[in-house]
Amino acid sequence: MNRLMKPGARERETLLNAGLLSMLGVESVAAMMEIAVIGNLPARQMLFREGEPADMLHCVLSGYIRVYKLDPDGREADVELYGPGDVVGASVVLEGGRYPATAQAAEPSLIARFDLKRVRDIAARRPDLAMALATTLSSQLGRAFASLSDDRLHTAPQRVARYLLSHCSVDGKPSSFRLPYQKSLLAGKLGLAPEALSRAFSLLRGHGVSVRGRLVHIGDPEALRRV
Amino acid sequence: MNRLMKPGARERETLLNAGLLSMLGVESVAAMMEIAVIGNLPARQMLFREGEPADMLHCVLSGYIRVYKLDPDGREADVELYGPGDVVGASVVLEGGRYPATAQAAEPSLIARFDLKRVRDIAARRPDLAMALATTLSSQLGRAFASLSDDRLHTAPQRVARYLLSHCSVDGKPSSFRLPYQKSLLAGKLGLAPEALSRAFSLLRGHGVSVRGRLVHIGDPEALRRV
DNA sequence: CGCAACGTTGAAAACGTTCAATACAAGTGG
DNA sequence: CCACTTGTATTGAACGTTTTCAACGTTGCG
Repeated sequence: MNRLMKPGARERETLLNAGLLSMLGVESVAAMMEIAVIGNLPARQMLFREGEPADMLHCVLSGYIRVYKLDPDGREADVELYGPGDVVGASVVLEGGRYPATAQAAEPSLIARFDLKRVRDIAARRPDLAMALATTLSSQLGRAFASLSDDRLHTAPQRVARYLLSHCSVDGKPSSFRLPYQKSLLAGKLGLAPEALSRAFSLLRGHGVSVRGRLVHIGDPEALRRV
Repeated sequence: MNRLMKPGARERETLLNAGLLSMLGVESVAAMMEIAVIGNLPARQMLFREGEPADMLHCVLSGYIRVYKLDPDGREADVELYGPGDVVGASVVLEGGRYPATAQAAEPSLIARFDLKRVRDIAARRPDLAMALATTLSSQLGRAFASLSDDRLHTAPQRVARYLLSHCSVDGKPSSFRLPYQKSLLAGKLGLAPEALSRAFSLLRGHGVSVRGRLVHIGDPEALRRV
């Protein structure tokens, strides 16, 4: 961790709009703000490693945090990617457990950290915090289920198509957008080798998708849905 | 649902030893018991379907509950399998959300159901319940992460080997045990077609594993670990 | 300009799925 | 007790997909 500091006005506002704190009553927000510590992470900095005793809860203010598992022989598999406003789910470990995976900044990031023991203390007296944690975890479990089934049911081009569709406007009109992070990160999130992502993009070119750098243009969302 | 009833002595005891209720103080246990409804499910009965408004929390007393997602074209992918004592994670949905997947009894089962709205009411006054829900969800998220990374890092025989190792005694001695459910269920849980599971078992036969029906014998755990 | 990180492309191999056929087991009714 | 039926498990062969390894482009930054 590079710099540690109390949250300033900017950070307080970001935190307030973040998923977790936005569900809380004013008093619980104040209690959480009280114990928040803001940290500035350079790219590739670890937040925690799989198996370590969990002592901190993390919330992303800016940047992206990659959570992954390691093989005995060093290969990595991403299990989740958290962006601004997200609570890093793997760090919500109550009662002296251990982190179930490793978390690393995928790019320079700003995060808020909360001492887990103190979070527990607050939650034990303020049910809205405990409920907010449960709600957050519940939706993250839903996302994990979606990843799992997506992996098992769809091919690489299909997963990429679904990702693109979920990141552009809802209507059937053509649209463009910018990938929020590097392609290698996206590949990891989708459970693909970078090569497979590349090939998926080439294949989708035949279905009205054009990609240059991080810029994506979707010519025909309907066609994409049929891939 | 076949029969609905208030929990009797047998069910109360099972519930008490179950994961969720075992974390609660006596008063919260009483409050939960008060609203518990026991149901007897025939095999293949649905508990809920993906997308339905979530109104019940489910806890398995006996049998197994399979949670899966459906493709537009009818294919299924299992995302979790719950046994006695487990809270069905996909049904912990706070604040008027919808079930993220479908749940079905994999065999004749006994479950406890709790009205979600009343659970929320209790949790809003009793933090221990809210915390217990968060703890349950946190460990389920960890399991989901493990499945996801296992899928992505290991081949079918390796996943089966890991499953077998996790279900027999910890020491390095040979041991036997009975699969707790059908092989087709196990295949789904591991993200495999039944054929792939069958082939994985044949391959493991060359590494000291013998399978007859649901009976498994592990001749050399160490060899299995090296697969 | 040159280096380093990132991304793309190709070819070969490993892996898993699918479909179809067959074997096996358990439970039902004669 | 046996034949029949149904659900479950195994095996084979063909196919499709993804990984892997290696080489080649590209981009961005010092």
